[in-house]
Amino acid sequence: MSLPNKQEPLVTQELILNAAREVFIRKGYSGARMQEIADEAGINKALLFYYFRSKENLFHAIFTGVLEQIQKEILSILNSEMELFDKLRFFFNFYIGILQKNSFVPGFLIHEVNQNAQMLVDTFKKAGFSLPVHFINQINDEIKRGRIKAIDPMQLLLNMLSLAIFPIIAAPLFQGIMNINDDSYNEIIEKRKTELADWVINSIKI
Amino acid sequence: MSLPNKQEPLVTQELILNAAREVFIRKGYSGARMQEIADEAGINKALLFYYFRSKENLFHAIFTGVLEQIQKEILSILNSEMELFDKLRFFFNFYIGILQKNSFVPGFLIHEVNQNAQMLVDTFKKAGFSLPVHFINQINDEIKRGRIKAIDPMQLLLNMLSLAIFPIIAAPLFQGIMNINDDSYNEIIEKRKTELADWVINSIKI
DNA sequence: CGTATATTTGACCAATTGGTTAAACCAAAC
DNA sequence: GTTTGGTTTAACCAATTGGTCAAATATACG
Repeated sequence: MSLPNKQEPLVTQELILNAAREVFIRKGYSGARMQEIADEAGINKALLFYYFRSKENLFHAIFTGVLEQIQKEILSILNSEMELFDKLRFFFNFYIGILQKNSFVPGFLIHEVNQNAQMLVDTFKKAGFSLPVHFINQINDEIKRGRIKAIDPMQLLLNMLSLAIFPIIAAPLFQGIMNINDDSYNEIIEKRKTELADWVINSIKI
Repeated sequence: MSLPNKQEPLVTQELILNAAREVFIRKGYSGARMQEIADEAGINKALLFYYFRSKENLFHAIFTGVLEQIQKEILSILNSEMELFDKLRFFFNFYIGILQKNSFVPGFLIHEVNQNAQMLVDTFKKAGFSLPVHFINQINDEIKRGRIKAIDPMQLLLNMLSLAIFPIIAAPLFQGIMNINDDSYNEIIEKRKTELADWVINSIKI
């Protein structure tokens, strides 16, 4: 049974999960190879199948974990108790920072959910998922008070996520098309951390 | 040699390209199966290898074609001779319409370029690629004339593409998270065709 | 018609890949 | 130290998959 683990087994499982996360996120489910995950973890391939019985199982563990993480990150900002404009400033500054360190995560989720939308639903059924209720209420509240224009909270949320996420996941494509080198593009993204908030605030404030 | 083709050979090649486009765009390179492409085209698998010598060749043809198409679509709008605000309105209305009919295309490009950025560069070297020079000049011009705020054209372009593309490619993910059905989400997107332009214009006009 | 050329196919191959197994290893319990 | 349990590995397996080929078929041409 689940007795207090000696350190090793846990470390191995952690090794596998870290390696699998790396490979799955970079290559996607169909592009990932169990051998590559094993190599990345520095273990024998058979160990993967000892800890997780199949590729699908291992993938599901990663997928669920990534989804939970991204959910927490976003909701903890959106549902926080900050004043709206401060919250917008904080959102872009902080969340783009997270994205810079996890630039492949949103593309991974989008790609995999496109392949199999049911997986998302199943994950939520098991893990539960909370909506950014507080944020939505906050928007509607500010509208009632006449502080911002009457924008649909869902549209605002879509705009915020679009402006923050897309330039990160489309970076190689956009850089390639516009012929922008990494340093220049990083500067562009850095500026967005503050400019986007001003931009959004400017477009909704009365 | 390339004598005037009887209809058949061209039709077959067209069948293959259409099927390959469909499958590659939906499944990605590593997820696509040559057998599935053959089935989709209603032909024998060996025919794929008769017309295109390898999976990579076939993929390259599709990738290049998709890239050229998307380039034309965007540049023809951005570099047109419309007045700026009209152009913005036209861009969102028209381009989101295109995206609705090709919702997997941007995700496909992003995913594949993330796998192999060199491919992009190579494609451009062969096919050539023009920047939206006219659009950039137009922005800088409007700024000089004091009609809009001093925004970096590249940032504006990023914002426009983000706002238009992201909600389409992330639709299944966003719908799943927010628990929005297809009809409701379509309504949301429809509204964006006009509201986004107002939103952007509102955020840059003086 | 009959021959040459291009197109299409079924059968097959070799490499890759997810997955299995039996044996080795190793730490703790007796 | 021997046994017992979980852990790790090398070797192997079966299915999938990209790719080949020789035969068959259709098509153009003299």
